[in-house]
Amino acid sequence: MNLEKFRQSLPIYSIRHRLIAEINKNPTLILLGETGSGKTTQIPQYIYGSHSHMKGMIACTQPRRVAAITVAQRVSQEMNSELGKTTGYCVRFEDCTSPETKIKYMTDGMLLREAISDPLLLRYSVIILDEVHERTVHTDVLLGIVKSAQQKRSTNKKFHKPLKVILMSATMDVDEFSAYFNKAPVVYLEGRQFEVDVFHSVQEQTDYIFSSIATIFQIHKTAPVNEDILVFMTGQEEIESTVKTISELNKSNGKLSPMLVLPLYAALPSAKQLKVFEKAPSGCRKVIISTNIAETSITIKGIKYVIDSGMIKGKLYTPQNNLELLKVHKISKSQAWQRTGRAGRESSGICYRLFTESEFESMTLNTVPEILRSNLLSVALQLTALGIDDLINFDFISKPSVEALTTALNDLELLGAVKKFFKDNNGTENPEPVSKKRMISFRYELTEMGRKMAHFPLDPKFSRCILSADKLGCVEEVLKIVSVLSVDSVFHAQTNTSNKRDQAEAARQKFSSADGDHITLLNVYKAFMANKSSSKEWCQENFLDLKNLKLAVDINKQLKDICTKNSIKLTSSSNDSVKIRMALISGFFMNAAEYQKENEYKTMTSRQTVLIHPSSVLFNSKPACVLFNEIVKTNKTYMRDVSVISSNWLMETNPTYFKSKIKNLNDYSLSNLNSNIR
DNA sequence: GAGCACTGC
Repeated sequence: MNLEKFRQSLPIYSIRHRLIAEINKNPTLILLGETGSGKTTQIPQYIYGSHSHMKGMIACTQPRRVAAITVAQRVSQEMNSELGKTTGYCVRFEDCTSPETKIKYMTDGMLLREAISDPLLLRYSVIILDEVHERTVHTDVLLGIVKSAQQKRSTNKKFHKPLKVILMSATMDVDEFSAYFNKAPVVYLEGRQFEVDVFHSVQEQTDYIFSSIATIFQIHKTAPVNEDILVFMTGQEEIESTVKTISELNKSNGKLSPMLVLPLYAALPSAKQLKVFEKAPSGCRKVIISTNIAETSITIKGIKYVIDSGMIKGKLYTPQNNLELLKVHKISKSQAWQRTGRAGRESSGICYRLFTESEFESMTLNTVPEILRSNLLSVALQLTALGIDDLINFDFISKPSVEALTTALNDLELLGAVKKFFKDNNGTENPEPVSKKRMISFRYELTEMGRKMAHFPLDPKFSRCILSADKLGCVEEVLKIVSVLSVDSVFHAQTNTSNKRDQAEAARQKFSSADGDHITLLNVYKAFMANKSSSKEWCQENFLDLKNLKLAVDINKQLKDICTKNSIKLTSSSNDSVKIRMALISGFFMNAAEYQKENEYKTMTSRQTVLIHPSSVLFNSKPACVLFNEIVKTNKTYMRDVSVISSNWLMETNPTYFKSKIKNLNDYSLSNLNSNIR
C-alpha cells in the first residue's frame, strides 16, 4: 500500500474537514484519540494543508525524543519532502529544522527551553501538545505557559497573531483539560486497537512475583508456542531474579517446550535491550519481564498475552524533608488499561490482571501528575525566569502544595537565584519584612545569578556550582563532574557473581580519589577522554558504561557552549581539588553532614541520620564532614556521591546560613564543626 | 557491605 493510500485508510481521514472546521472555530481544541488513530502524524499535516498561509510554525510536542524523531521522519516521507525542510524535529543535541520548516516535532522540554527566551512563543501559530494524559512535569508546566501566552496574544491583537492550542490525549478523562481551557470542546477520534480479553484474579494475591510465575506456566502449558508473553513488574533486581527462576523451572521440568525469558528495563545495556525485538527460535516461546518501560517507551510486536502485577516503582516527594524517594505502589486504572492495550497491537489478545476486580475498582482513575510528586527547584527557576513572580498563585492545571512551592523558592533564594521582596499595605516594597502585620504579600525576583543559572539545562544546584567555578577558576573540572552526575551511573552494576563484583571493584580503585566520589568521577571522565580510540574495549575492561559516558561527553559539550555564550571562561585548576570542592559546596551546602558515631552521620540542615552509601569510595573512611549529592532511602538512609570537605569551607561559602544552623547543633557537633578532616 | 521506575533540557 502506498503512503497516500495508507493515509486515506486511517479512520481520521474521513472526518478531516470537520476537524479543520473545529480547529478554525475554536482557539483551543481537545482531541481524544485512541492508539492507532493517526492523530500525531495526520493532524499537523491537515493544519498545514489548510493554514499554509499563516506565517508561524506548527509545533507538536512529544514527551520522548525517539517519538519526536520517528514521527517527523514518517511525516516528511508522507509529505514527500526532505526531513528538516517543511517538516523537521528539534530535540536536545539535535536540531533538524531550517528556516523553511513549518511542522516542527519537538520534545516538550525543548519547547519549555524556548519559552524562557520567548514567553509568548511568537514563532508558533499553532501549538499541539501530544500525550497530555501522561502528565509529565514538562507538559504540565507547558500547559500553564501556553495558556498564558494564548491569553496575552488574544488581548493584544494589534501586536500579535492569535495562538491556536490543541491538546491530544489518549485517556477518556479529558474534563480537567477542557475546564482548564475555558470549556474547550472535545473531539473523539476512533482508533485501531484490537480487542483484548481481560481476566482478573478471583482472590487477592499477596505475592505478585509468585503469581506471575504461576500464570506464565499456566499459559505456557496450553497456548501455542509462538504467542509471546509480556509481564509488568517493578524493578531491575526483581526482574533479573524472576527471569532466572522461570528459565530454571522450565528447564528442570523437561516436558515443556523451551522458553526464551528476557529482562527489560532502562538500565539494561542497549545490546541486551534489543534482544526483546528478535523473534524467538521456532518452537520456543518468548517471555519478556519488564518495568513500565514497555508501557509507553518501548513497543514490542507479537505480544499476545500481558500479565499485569498491578504494581509500579515510582517517585514520591515529601516537601517536609525535601526528599524524593522511590517506592513500589499500586498503578492507576488508566495505567492498567495502557498495559492491557499492549496485548492488542496486531491482533486480539489476552490480559491477566494479578488483582481482583474490586481491587481494580479501588484504584485511582488517573496517575497522580508528576509535578505533584517532584521537587520543584528547576520548575521554580524556569518559571521565575519566564517573568512569573508570584509562583504560589500561578495557574497550574494541578496546583502543587504551597509547601512544595515555598520549599523550592526558599532553596532558590539560598542559592542566590532569586530575591524576595515584601510588599506592605501601602504598596511599598521592602527586601526585609518591617513588621509582620504590615507585610501583606511578597514576590520573587530573578537575580543576575539566577538569570545565568536558568540558561543551563541542569538542576539549579549544579548551575550554581558552575557559576562559582567561574569565580574560583575551575570551570573545566566542575563541568566534567556535573556532566557525569547528569547521567545514570557510569559504573556497570555487577550483580552476577562475586568474582565479577571483585573485578569491577578493582577496576574502580584505579580511578578512586581519597577526596571522594566527585573527584573519582572526574578521574573517570578524564581517563575516558584519554582512551577514546579504544573506548569500547576500554570500557569493558574497566566495567564502565560506554553509553552513559558518551552521553556525559555530549552534555559536557553543550554546557561548554552555554558557558561560552554567557562569557564564562573555561578555566582549569588542574589538580587543585580544594577549589573544585569549594565550587561544589556553593550549590550543595544544604547537603552537608557531620560524623556522629558508628558510621552514622547527621545532615546539617534537617538533622537526619544518614550513612555513606556502600558504592562510595569513602565507604570505609569516616571523614568528619562530608558533602553529598542526594539521599536515597531504602532499608537505611544513605548519602550518594560523597566528598570530604572541611566545615570551615561551609562557613566561608555561606556564613549567614551556617550561623543559624550552628545554633541548632548540639555540643558534640559544635566541637566537630571546629575540627578539620580527620 | 548495598542496590537505582521512567523521561527530559
